[in-house]
Amino acid sequence: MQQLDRVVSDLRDGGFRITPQRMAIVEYILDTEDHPSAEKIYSAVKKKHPMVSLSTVYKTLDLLRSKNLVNEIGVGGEARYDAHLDEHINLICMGCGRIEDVDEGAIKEVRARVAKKSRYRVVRASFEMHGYCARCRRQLKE
Amino acid sequence: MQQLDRVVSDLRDGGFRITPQRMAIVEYILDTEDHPSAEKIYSAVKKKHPMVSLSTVYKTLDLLRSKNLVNEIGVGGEARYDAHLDEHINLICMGCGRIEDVDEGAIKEVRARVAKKSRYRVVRASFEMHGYCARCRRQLKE
DNA sequence: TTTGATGCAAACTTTTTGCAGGAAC
DNA sequence: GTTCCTGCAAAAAGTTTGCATCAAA
Repeated sequence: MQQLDRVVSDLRDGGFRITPQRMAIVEYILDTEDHPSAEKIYSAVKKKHPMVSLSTVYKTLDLLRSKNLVNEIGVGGEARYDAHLDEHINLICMGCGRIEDVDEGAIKEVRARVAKKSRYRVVRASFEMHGYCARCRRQLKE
Repeated sequence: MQQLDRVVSDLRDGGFRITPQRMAIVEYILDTEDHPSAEKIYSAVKKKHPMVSLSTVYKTLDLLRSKNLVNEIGVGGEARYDAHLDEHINLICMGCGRIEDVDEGAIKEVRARVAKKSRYRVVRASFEMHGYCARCRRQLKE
């Protein structure tokens, strides 16, 4: 997988070591569409690689975030992680908790326009919409 | 102030009581542009009204949020509150921590288009951009 | 061999909760 | 008078940190 190679070379270039723990964590994040929390990453990774601690998961996530290799979004007081690096909208279902990515060309323009207007140097943009997905709407009988 | 009247009547209509604590908290949030945290609201309100506890601040914020009378945005692991209810973009400065509101007509369309495409019932949309404001950019000497 | 990474436990921060007393209606 | 609200303290949830040990380079 090329995204994995990218991560490995970015880490190596920065003088960071490639360890089995880091590889296990990165592989898991790249493999899921699930926007997992730190705790979820920890328990998923532990199944295959029992030699990983929650502390290392947090430290690895900090590292990946600082290298812009993952995105972090905050949902209900906890951080969720995402290896989808193109700018997109996160649709968060308030019923089932699922997070879905939606590509929307317009946000690039919004970002550029707001950056210009505000004279900010924008480092990252995060667009989130909270609501109820089609399935949960049906269950709510409306 | 009419926004205060709106809050009072919305609470009353919902069967919630108007207490001095709630009024003090609401007045403070309506009066500041500062996107304060719960802790900040607590210490600001306490100066004038010592009879307010942090617990009550949290409970009041939950109530206001559930009634859609304030917005909550998560910044660096803590929740910040905002009485600016029109849909807007929150510009968060990574240098000085200040949060600035920017109105952007295009996000209404983005919201509508994404809702349609995804078949979500969208309850709230939150658009955040992190970066460095003009002043902090200057101090970073670039 | 050197330096950085890991894992454990403890600490920290923010938020939530249970409950007895008190105030709004 | 009833019901909801408040404030305290304790607990929970998520994250960070210090340090001795260990492994990648």
